[in-house]
Amino acid sequence: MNPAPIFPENDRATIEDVARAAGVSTATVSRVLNNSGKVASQTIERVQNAITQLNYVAHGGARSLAATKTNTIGLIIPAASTLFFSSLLSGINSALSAHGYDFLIYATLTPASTADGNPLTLGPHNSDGLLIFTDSVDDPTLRRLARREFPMVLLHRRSIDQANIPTIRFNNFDSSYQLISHLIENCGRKRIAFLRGPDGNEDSQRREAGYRQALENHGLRVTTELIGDGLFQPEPAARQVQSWLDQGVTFDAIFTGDDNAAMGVIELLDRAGVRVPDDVSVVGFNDDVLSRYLNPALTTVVAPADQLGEKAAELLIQLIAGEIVPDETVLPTRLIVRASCGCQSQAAES
Amino acid sequence: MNPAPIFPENDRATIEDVARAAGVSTATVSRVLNNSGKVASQTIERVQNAITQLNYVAHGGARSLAATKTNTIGLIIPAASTLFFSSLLSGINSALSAHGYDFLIYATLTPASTADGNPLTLGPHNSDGLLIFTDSVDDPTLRRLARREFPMVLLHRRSIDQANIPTIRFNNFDSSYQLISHLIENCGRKRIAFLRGPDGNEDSQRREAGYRQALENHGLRVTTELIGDGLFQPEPAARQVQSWLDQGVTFDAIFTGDDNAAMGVIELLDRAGVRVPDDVSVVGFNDDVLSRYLNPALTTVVAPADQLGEKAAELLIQLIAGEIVPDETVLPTRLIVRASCGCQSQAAES
DNA sequence: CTGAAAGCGCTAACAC
DNA sequence: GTGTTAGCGCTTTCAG
Repeated sequence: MNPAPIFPENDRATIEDVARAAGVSTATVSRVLNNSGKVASQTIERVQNAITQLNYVAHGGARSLAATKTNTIGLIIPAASTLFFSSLLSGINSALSAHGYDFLIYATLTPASTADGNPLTLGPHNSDGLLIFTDSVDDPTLRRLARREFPMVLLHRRSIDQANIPTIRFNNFDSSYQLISHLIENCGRKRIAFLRGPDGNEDSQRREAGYRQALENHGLRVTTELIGDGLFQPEPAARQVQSWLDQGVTFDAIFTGDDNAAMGVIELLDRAGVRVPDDVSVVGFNDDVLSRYLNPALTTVVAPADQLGEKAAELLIQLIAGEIVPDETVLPTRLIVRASCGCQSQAAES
Repeated sequence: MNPAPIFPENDRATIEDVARAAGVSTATVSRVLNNSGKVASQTIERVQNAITQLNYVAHGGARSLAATKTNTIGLIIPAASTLFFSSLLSGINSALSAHGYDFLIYATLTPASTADGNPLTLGPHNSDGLLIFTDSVDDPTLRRLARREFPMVLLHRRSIDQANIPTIRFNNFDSSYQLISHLIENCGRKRIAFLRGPDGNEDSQRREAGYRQALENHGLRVTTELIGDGLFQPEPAARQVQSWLDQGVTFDAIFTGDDNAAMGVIELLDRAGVRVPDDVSVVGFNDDVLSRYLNPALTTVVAPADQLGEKAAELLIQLIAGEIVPDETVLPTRLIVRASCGCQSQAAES
């Protein structure tokens, strides 16, 4: 019988192969792998050489089994999320790798947990913590997880009652307030319409609140006639505006809810022969990459998704480490004035 | 000593908890979990009840350890990927769940394997197969993996020599050829410029080839003067065009390489007082969601990323199942004529 | 500073 | 049909 070969045939070298090649025990290899416990620097080198030679990569599953932690965080987002999504991801990723936590993202795009009971695959046991986007996880599941003190951060939504799950979002109210005030004070607008986002969307609710407050504080009446549904999407937003046009509803500005909707609205108005911004101002929210290239360039609110992702991941990492984090994190935004609002005070492009 | 409680304190019920609660062995639980082997329908029900009651979710790590397969596929994409990315993801995801393969995507956004040796974490052992985007994995790693016959599909790049790794991409050449022919035949353009994508980008190379061929076949000269770098991004593309303008280079059309670049170019021309499409036609590639909302609406090539993702995932799944798949899959594209090319034959909006 | 050995939670023969 | 049991590859006491 031959001794086990030093170089295994296939690529799947195990910790034992490494141990054998380095002439040490698996425990020692594990120590250098995880940088735990004291190991002679000589030994470290021997082990490391073996690792590179064998092209060894630890089996993540075995590792999480033994260590009862996965070094993986879960990201749960609704399937429909759009552009927004990609910068969110890269933000999360940069935080994760910056903290050496792990550079892998375990993401599912399908409904994570449905009311009819199929439980969350991610979650205790398969991830160390969860980043949860808007309403992609139902309340009972959230509550159960919270009771177990499973680390979670909620993006763009408030916590459920009684469970203080940390929350992160942009400051929607203030920036909407500013946006509308700008329209009134600097662009001289008086009949400003608002397009809501999807039903139940909290960002949309806060933006609407800011919109209402700004109107009131400037002595303008809020008319339900001028509040419609845009769903944060080009087509539905355009349809709403079209129907206003058809019904003879008049307005001199539209806060479209977000930039996506703004695109549809601008295009529609153009087709309908309504001049933007001469006849109607159009403003959005988000400052998507493309918004500055629209014609006219869009006045909007800068809400950097990558920063939000990064911060959210950082919070989660702290949580996992057992640290205390604030219940609510609200990220600042800022107004960016371009051509679509039609005022003179157009700021320099950032 | 008490017997172990039927309902464990924490959420992390194990297969043993379930077995105990259902009054069966772990093997049986495993059977119903994986739907393998014969189990009495009565027993199945008992087990399933226990599972829901305990809120049991299998430990993925333990599972992949025991089964020596992970039920996970890896997606490796360059960190910089943009919008494109999000529909790609959803395409992949829909294929994965449709095949019941698994609805999880294991993705890393950071350089997966650097030349200086740190090996691919994904790969044998931590995933069952890999979807690799453009040049996000270096050749030696690719070669090593290929030697082990590890299932992989390459997106938007050709295989390395000697290893026939299946490849998938859009038909860049034909659609570029069509696009340019359209510009010449229907829009009467003669001096057509081309903006290249990032260095080494194969899609860009094929688009350029189609561009050149179309010019030649129509008896037009290819001038290097009219070929520049747009990098598939708005700013660099705009800069290139600006510099042509500065140097007095004349042109009556620009194929911007992709839609992103087109946005920057249209905006720049507008600012420079050049009318699109009256003075200069602008055409892109991809048909991003926003392209129809540009002003003027963009004439471009429809290249649906979600379809590509879906098909790629399907190929990978077949590969994992040991089936044979074609070395090269080329997805069809089609021209969509909107306003930015300036011809009369503007088709109805799709 | 290093090794032996006991699991982590699950699957897959193998018995019965 | 169902239970027993031997690992899968790793981490982690516990000795030494």
